[in-house]
Amino acid sequence: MKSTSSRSILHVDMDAFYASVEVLDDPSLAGKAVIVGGEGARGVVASCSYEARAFGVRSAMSSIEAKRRCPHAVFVGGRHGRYGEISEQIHAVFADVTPLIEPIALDEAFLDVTGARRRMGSGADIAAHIRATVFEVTGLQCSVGVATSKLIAKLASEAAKPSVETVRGRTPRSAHVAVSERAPNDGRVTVGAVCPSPGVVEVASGDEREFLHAHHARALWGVGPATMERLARFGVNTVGDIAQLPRETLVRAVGKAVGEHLHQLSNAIDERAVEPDRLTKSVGHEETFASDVRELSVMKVEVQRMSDAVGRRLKRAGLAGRTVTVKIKWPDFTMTTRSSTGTRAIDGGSLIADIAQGLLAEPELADRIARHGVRLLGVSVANMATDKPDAKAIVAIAETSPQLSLFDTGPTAAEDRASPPQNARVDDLVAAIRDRFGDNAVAPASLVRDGSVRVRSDQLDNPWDASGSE
DNA sequence: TCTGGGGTCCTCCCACTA
DNA sequence: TCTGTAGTGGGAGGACCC
Repeated sequence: MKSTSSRSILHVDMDAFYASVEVLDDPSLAGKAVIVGGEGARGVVASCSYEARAFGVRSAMSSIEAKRRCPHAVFVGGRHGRYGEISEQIHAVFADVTPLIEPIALDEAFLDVTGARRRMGSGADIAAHIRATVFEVTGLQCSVGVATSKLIAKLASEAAKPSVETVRGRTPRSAHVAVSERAPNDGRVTVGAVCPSPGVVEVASGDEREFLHAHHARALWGVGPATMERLARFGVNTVGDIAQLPRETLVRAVGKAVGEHLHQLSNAIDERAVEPDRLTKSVGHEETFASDVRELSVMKVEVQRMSDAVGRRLKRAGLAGRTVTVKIKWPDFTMTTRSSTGTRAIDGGSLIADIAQGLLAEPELADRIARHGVRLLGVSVANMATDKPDAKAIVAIAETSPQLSLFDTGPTAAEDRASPPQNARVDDLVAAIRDRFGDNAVAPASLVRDGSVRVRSDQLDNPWDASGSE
């Protein structure tokens, strides 16, 4: 390393995480093209093994296209609960190194290991240690980027990813090799970086701009298809091209916030700290129907079910929010949202459903639903607040009211928010029952069919959705 | 490539208020 | 009392990320 005074930020990213977990749990899948995702007409690829990638399969690709490219691929539904378990094991490995961990996703995190260097060696040493330990504990491979900032560490971990050709036989412990000595890879940028051990790429202090500027502009955080199209009008192709543009030109091209952001990042200025305690800003649930839904009555039942799921997650997380939003994706893929913000934070499924169903019943929206049908429906709660009523006190009240009808529609949403909420008492009573007897022990009557709680209206068309952690 | 699900953040517009 | 303006919060939509 050229400098030991600057920060050591690691970006750890599991390799083909979901697919690798499936292979881990079912060794008969080893060496096969494995695709995790919904196999139905409207499914997409959530993750795929490197064997599938060799056929051009990529995450977010429609399942139909993935099947066309790789007809022999094995499709498996996702198991979010299982991925969460493994994720916890991985984070435990991180926690042995540093408390400064910023989880980005189940399979990805930033670590600030500046303080651990005296105890454990250089950033690259720590990266190799983490890789080896994660492999020992979980049997899964990961790639690690080491740099002085989050942006560069993230790009470095991408450069550390195995190529389709080299994935077989990789072990976490091998001799030191320079990146420039590696076989030509799949277009990943390695200029200015070194590869101190397999699966680890390090960009030393002082080499950031050289490494960064060689990347395609899309590599920058915040440059998606729309922003790239605007930048391309100015002849931008690489990050280096963005760095050449005057700040004012960038702001004019893509707006103030994004322009300032890109100006900083393209010049390798990224002082963002690793944030271990990021607060949840919203909790939501959305689903694509197997076929477009036109009946408002069906939509209302779906809203009830999704609200129930959101409420359960809010309660588990100890969260409550003031804004309820309903999201609709139409058959032409355009999106409409309707939201309502109250003065009281809520966390109960029936309260959320009450408000969401009200939004859905808005005449103009209801009419459009009947005429065009709905492809996707979502319910979310945001504007998190801390003024939620004391759940224990509410349950205590409920326990003294044995005659309370569990799913009495009660007052309207507006009344609910203006007066002590009966629905909130119901929701907390339901939560207490579920805590004791399981999630399916109690549910609104509208969600019960043939004596059991229904999962979704189209009944498991998409295993990826249905097998989630809910 | 005809596009899931769970999020975050930004921008624009509008209404309200001081 | 009326009008213009700036600040603020909510609603809606869009872009982006994994």
